[in-house]
Amino acid sequence: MGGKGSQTRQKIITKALQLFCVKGYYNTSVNDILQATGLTKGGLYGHFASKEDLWYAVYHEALGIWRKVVFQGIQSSADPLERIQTLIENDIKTKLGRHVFEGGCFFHSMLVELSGQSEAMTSHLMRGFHQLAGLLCAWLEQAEQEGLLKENLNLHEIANYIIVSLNGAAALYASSRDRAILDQTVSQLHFYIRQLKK
Amino acid sequence: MGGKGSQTRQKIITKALQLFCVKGYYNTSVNDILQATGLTKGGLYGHFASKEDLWYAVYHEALGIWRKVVFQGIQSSADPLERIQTLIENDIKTKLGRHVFEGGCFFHSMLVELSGQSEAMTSHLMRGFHQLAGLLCAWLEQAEQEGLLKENLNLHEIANYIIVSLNGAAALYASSRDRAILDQTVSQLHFYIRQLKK
DNA sequence: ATTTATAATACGACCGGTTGGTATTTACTT
DNA sequence: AAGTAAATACCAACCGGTCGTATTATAAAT
Repeated sequence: MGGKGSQTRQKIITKALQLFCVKGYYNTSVNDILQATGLTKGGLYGHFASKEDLWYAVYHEALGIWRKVVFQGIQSSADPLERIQTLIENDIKTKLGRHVFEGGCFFHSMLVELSGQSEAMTSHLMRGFHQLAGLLCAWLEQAEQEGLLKENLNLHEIANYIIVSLNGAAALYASSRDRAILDQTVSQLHFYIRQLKK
Repeated sequence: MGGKGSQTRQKIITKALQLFCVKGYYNTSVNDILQATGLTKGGLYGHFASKEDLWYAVYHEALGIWRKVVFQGIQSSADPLERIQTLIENDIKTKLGRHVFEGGCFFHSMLVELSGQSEAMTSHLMRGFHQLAGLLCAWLEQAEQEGLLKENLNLHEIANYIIVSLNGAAALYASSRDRAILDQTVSQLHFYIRQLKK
């Protein structure tokens, strides 16, 4: 634990995450990662069996970072709809900050790039989105039970749609670099959720 | 016109469009296109100066196909909000049909893959989205002038948000291959637009 | 404290294969 | 014979990945 080895391993993951966000998975060559870390081929392949193996480690890292940001201030609010609003804002912050995923949302970029390329990696990503949809759906059900929502809403559909919107925002922000896209999405998504209320 | 040369040129474009949709731009090698068309290197490079040059031709082709599908039955409706609803449905059809863009929405896939790779191609794509946003915005303004909308809505923001949602749907559909994602997006987007009304 | 044995870590040349692209030649059509 | 279209052969650069070796850190033995 904490030896020189695991330090460089962490450095590889961090730099690879940055590069994957900015350039994508396939367009980031192993040499790019070597240049960013100052390592050499042999050094890197001592830590990871393959480029794909490295990707799974990077995914795990990205998920940890994302969770840490996205669930900030969630516990404090008892209102489930308010929790959803906060989660949306936090997720958008995730995409925005240089601090988090510079260059674009890791999950969204990977989802698009890997779809149709790697069955395994794609389903790995989809599992994450599915979990998030489940969480949103549970919160919506709670809101329904508390009598906050209109009648006959398809909660599962709403949960999916929120995720769809967040992904769309990630796509257009990554290309335009216009943060207005993110702000507008938050604003309209809040409007949308307000309309779900009784 | 219509000579053997322009026939093969068209064949290249068609096959390349299919491949770019399914595999992406970078992950489609020139050899893949050669295999799909039955040509050889020399044959292909007689028609296009470079892979990137081919991409621009494919973009033009995709735009033509998209326009043809998306503006079906638009003229017939006088209500601008109804036009928007129809456009949304049509755009979703575009993503769905094997007939149109099998494997995912060309524009969205390219937008994500090329962002951060090619400045020129990315801005080429963004120009298209910007035009679409302008059209939606004009329709919304018309609706506002007709007194159909609530007060103090940010129309530009709404137009962008619709495009954001459509792109998000494209992303998740491409990976999940679950057409429910598309149906749900149409359904929720219709709900959303209904809420804009007075 | 110094030496020695043993791993952990990093290096860099090298591999076969593929990439986008080019120059030249052949075949077909008119 | 002219002109177009496609085929062939080839290029340098780069791809992900392997492997034997050098270096370094750790800990045990003296």
